[in-house]
Amino acid sequence: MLELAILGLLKEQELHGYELKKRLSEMLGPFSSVSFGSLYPCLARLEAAGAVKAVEAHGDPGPAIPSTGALTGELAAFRARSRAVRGSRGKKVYGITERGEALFEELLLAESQSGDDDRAFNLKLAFARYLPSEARLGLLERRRAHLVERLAKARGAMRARRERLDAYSQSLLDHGTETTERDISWLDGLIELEKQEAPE
Amino acid sequence: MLELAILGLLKEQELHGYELKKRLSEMLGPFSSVSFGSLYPCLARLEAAGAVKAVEAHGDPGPAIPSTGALTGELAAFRARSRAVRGSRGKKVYGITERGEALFEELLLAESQSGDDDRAFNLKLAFARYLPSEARLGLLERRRAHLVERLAKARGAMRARRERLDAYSQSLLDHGTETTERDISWLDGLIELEKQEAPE
DNA sequence: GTAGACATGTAACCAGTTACATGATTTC
DNA sequence: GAAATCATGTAACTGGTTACATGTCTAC
Repeated sequence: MLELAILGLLKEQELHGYELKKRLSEMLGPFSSVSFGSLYPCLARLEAAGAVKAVEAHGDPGPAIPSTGALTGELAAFRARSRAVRGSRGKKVYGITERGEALFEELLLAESQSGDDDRAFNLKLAFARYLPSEARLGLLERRRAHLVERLAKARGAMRARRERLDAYSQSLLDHGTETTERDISWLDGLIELEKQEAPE
Repeated sequence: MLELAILGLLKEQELHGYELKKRLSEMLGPFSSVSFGSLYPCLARLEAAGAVKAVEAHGDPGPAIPSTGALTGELAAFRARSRAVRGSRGKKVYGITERGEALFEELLLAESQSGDDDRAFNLKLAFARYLPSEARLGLLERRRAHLVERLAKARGAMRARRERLDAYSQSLLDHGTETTERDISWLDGLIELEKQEAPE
């Protein structure tokens, strides 16, 4: 989930963690934001997996490292290495790797098994431009089918126990149903557009 | 979250775990269902906290325990105790306690700090009939304020970077905005009803 | 020189998940 | 007596959260 979002953003542009968080909050938007406590570990995991790597901050190369010779051997080498990929403010700018691109594609295509289907779909749609048209269509249609099923279940529940529900639950159910219906026709619009653009 | 749902259902009627899950799935509805892996531990926690307790299955008392005398002392006592609250199929029927009622109220009134605000609101509204009218109004208005804020942020994001967004992200943002607007006017309806019923 | 934004990270925790193990009861 | 459904539970994991610790750079 978070991984997909990070990779997607890094695909467009190299960024450091702090900036990444700002973009994420803007993008996942008014909905849930991400905390540093999950962002940094996630970046670390991605780096360990070779999906992203720290790069020289290009617009902001930072101060040159004076070779004083005071630090010797391994230690000096370590510090230099660590410093090399840090920008002006100790920033660590990440870029996506080949493996990262592959992972991104995999995540984008994957059926999101667990839980949070809605959020996952929104995120995927936000990166849908990276998909080939047919995969995009598949994404939209799977989502549509899912919502149709949800709607059917909601209607079923309503028929079965409408009279046993209090006014608040009823209103909730009605509003939810209506929202789902609108979601479906929104998707229909997108699907039609998609088909127009890539007919056969 | 789950605790609130469980307590709310047990407030209406004594139930065992399995049945509880069915009701939960029906209620949280087409949206996320709960798995046994979280339900049973949660029930155990609630029981440990004294918020619920296993009760004699009333409609279904199960077979009488013959006192054969074959099992003696502690062991027999333990088995009898354990058996006493199990229905026909090894069911363990739970009822809510005084402490449970108090906890329910507390959870219902609490501001849900972390994450999943939407789901929490839906759940609370489903139990809103247990709240006094003013608390209910508070719930609705806090929710409304939250959505208004979300809307403002979304509009801000849109103004700031509309032209940089691809068609899919734009459509997503537009649709989300529209949905939020509709949510707000739905809430307005509920708020008005609430005020009519309890004027001053 | 210090307040405040920028920047990275760790540790403890939380609420859920899936997969698995177990066993009772009903139905054919 | 086998299969399906009912019923309870544990273990390992997941993907996030908050709170905390640390340090850098800028602007006043």
